[in-house]
Formats: sequence, structure tokens, C-alpha cells
Amino acid sequence: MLIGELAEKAGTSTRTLRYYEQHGLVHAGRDANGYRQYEDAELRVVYEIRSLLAAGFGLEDIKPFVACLRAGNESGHVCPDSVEVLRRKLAEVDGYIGQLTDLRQRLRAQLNEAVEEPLCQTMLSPTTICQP
Amino acid sequence: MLIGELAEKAGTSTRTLRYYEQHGLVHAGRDANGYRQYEDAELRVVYEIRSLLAAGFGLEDIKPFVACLRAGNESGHVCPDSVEVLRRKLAEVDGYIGQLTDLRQRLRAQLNEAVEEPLCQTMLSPTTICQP
DNA sequence: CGTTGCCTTGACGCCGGTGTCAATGCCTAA
DNA sequence: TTAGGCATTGACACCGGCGTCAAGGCAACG
Repeated sequence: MLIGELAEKAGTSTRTLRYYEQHGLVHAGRDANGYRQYEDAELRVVYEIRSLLAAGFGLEDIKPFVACLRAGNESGHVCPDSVEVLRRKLAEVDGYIGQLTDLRQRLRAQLNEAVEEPLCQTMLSPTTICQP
Repeated sequence: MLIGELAEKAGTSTRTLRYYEQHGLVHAGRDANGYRQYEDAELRVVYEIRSLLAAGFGLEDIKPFVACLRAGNESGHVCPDSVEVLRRKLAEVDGYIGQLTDLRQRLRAQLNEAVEEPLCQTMLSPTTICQP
């Protein structure tokens, strides 16, 4: 399978596939003319990468998942290294959620503050609740 | 007040202050020698910018807040334009929280999946719960 | 032989806020 | 006068995943 074909099957670009290879994620042999030649199994690998990228993982984090697939597992997240990454990411995501939740609180507080006081006078909001 | 002094008072760098000015956020007059001369009030403006940046706003979003301060309000978020930005950001943050929460669910699901099946065999996790 | 279409490598652009370096100018104290 | 400290503008670097263009090689068909 040539790069263009794999790109189309995987729903991505040749640029992207070369980029993944450059970072050691996707493997390719070479034809006599220098063209990349891909095993069918690489399609699965590319799917895994795309899926994890979409979930917010970085290429570096994805490596263990790919290695896990190559080791013959039917899914990439069943190996210890992958699990470790999943744990880290989970913690990270929890952290983000916490921060965003705090931020949300502050935003709502500021909105309340802004809506209660000056908008009662300027009547700029149709949903003003306070009584002058 | 010269730029170095303001930078120190605001806890940031001269580079940063020039950048803010370049984007119309901070105002400065000029001395005869071309040095920037800052009003005392700009310190408050810089505080506002830093605070909002830290909260995840972009410089563009921050402009209404600064304008609100310059209009004489004691806080930058009481003006309609600021409120609008706050609303947008709140919705945006809610979206992020939702996405992250979904992602969190998927991560936990994958962790469970990985912990239940293969780690029962390899005994790599001290917290294995399943019975072979 | 020319065109078309695939492939190759290499390199710049983007986004956003800032660090950092360069080359140069002004001011002040010794 | 000179050194040193502050100022000026301009420009590159970073991060990460990829778009996109350039300049060229190879294959197949007319």
C-alpha cells in the first residue's frame, strides 16, 4: 500500500503520515524507487493515533498505545505503559476540570455582580431581576 | 513612570508591556527622549490584563474590560461588552467542562477494561480486583 | 517525447504570549 | 571621557500538529 492510499483509507493526509513516521509512530518499508510501502496493519495503527489525538493526547503519549498494538494486542490500551498514560491523563483531565470549574464559579460571580448593580440603572439587560 | 518601573510594580516584563501596547491594551505617552511615560492608572490596567490572562482570556477578549476600566468604572467587568465576553467565556468553559467530562468517562472505561482483563494475568497492578 | 499523477525531501507558516538577543541611543556618576 | 544602566525597535525562538509550496524523481499512457 502506498502512502496516498493509506492516507485516503485513514481519512488523513500524506503529510500527516510522514509526520507520524518521523516521530516513530507509523512504520513503512521502501520500494525500490524509494516509495513508502505500508503493511495493512498500519491502517489500524493510524486509526489508533487519530482517535487518541482527537481525545487530546499528544503524539508522545500515544507511542505506548501503538507499541501495544504492535505487540499483538487487539486494543492499544491494555498494556501497562498505556495504562500508565491513561492514569496520568485521567489525573490531568481531573485537574483541568477542577480549574475550569473554579473559573466557572468566578465567571458566574462576576456576571452576577455585573448584572445586579449597574444594569439595573442602564436597563441594558432584558433579564434584569433586581428592584431599584 | 518608566517602563521598567511599571514592569516591576506589575510583576511582569518590559517586553510584555510593549506587547500589550502594540495591541492597544496599555497606553503610554512619550518623553522627549522617546521613552514611554506611564500614568499611575496604567498599573491597574496591567493588573486587570494579567488577571484575565491567567483566567484563560485572550488579549482580544480583554480589550472591553480595559475599556471599561478607562471609562471610570472601578472594576472592568461591569460594562455590557465585558458582560458579553463573560457570557461567551462561560459558555465556552461549560463546553470544555462537558468535553473533558466525557473524555474522563472514556478514560475511566478504558482503564477499567485494561485493569479487569489482562492485568489479572500479568499481575502488574496491586489493585487488581477480578478473580481469575 | 510530453503530460499527468503519484511519490520524495525540505522548509516555511500558523497561533499567542513571552523570552531573549541584537544594535543602538540617552542619562548619570566617577 | 567612559562605563554602566535604562530605554528604543526589530526579529527570531518556542510549542505541536499539520497545511502548503518548492523542486525534483519515477511510472504509465498517449
